[in-house]
Amino acid sequence: MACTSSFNIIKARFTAFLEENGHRKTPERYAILEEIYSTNEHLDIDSIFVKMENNNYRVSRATLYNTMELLIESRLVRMHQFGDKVTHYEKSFFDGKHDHIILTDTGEILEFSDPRIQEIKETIEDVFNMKIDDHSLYFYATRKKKLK
Amino acid sequence: MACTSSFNIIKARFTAFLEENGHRKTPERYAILEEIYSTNEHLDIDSIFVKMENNNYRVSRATLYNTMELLIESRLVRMHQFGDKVTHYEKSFFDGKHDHIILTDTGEILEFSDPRIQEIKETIEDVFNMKIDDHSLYFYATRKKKLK
DNA sequence: GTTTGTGCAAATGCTTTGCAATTTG
DNA sequence: CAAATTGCAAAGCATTTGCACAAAC
Repeated sequence: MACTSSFNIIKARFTAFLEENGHRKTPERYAILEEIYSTNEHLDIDSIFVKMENNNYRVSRATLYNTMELLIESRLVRMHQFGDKVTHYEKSFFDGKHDHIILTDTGEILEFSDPRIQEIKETIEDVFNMKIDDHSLYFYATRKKKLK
Repeated sequence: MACTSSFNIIKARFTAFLEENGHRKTPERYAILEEIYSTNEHLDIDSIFVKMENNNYRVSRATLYNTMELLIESRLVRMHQFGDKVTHYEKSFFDGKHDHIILTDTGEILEFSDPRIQEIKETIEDVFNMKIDDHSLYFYATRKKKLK
């Protein structure tokens, strides 16, 4: 990994989560966590499977799915449905909270962050008297053509 | 239908869309459109299938999926992935644009509308030089307990 | 009459599940 | 050593596809 020391913080968080919830600390779980944190991409299960295989780490798809559940519960990973049928996963620390723009013609995915979302969230919490744990915002867009 | 005259506007829009794009005006397509506009719920393919069957209208699931594509393209219907695996559809006229709050403990879905989303959208369009055609925003929340 | 759409049934592909073997605590 | 986890293969299930028949234009 590029930045080993900061990954240790993540590992420690995961360990804490596993212990608090009575889950076992298996090597597979840490290997999967590490794989997801080694990239900024939005990976699907199959990409993770292949990447790990290329690193000579065999893990079953079943374990991948199971571990994803834990990673999401522990908030170390976020889950996305960009429109194709597969589920994508991305690390959710060191990246700040961000949302996504999906370019509908090319399939490209851009990221952005806007503080007004937080404001909307607070308004909703007040008006509806609820606690918002998470949100997802996607914009579907196309690039404007440059004028000649 | 409760409000026949306003549904005629929708039907006319759909007709225009079909004609402009060289698609045929089949009774199945109008029947499906009508079914979706007869409720405020977020329906999945199977619910639509069953509801139509109860109305003694037989239509195949294949046709439902095909027609959904047209309805979404014509912007008469919007599509949602609330987190369970099925796709949900809802009419997109007479309801105004709105977004959704998903209560993660009960599965309930609430609707809201906030003008700041429009503002964020305009900022993004400027900053990234793109045209945003659509968005989807979901908040994942739980109700606050009442204090005794 | 051509071409497009429909319905059926089979195929697809992501995800889940059951279970024996293994590993963790 | 008891209980949780893994891996494998089979099962599930929403959606898609291929093709013969029917309907629109």
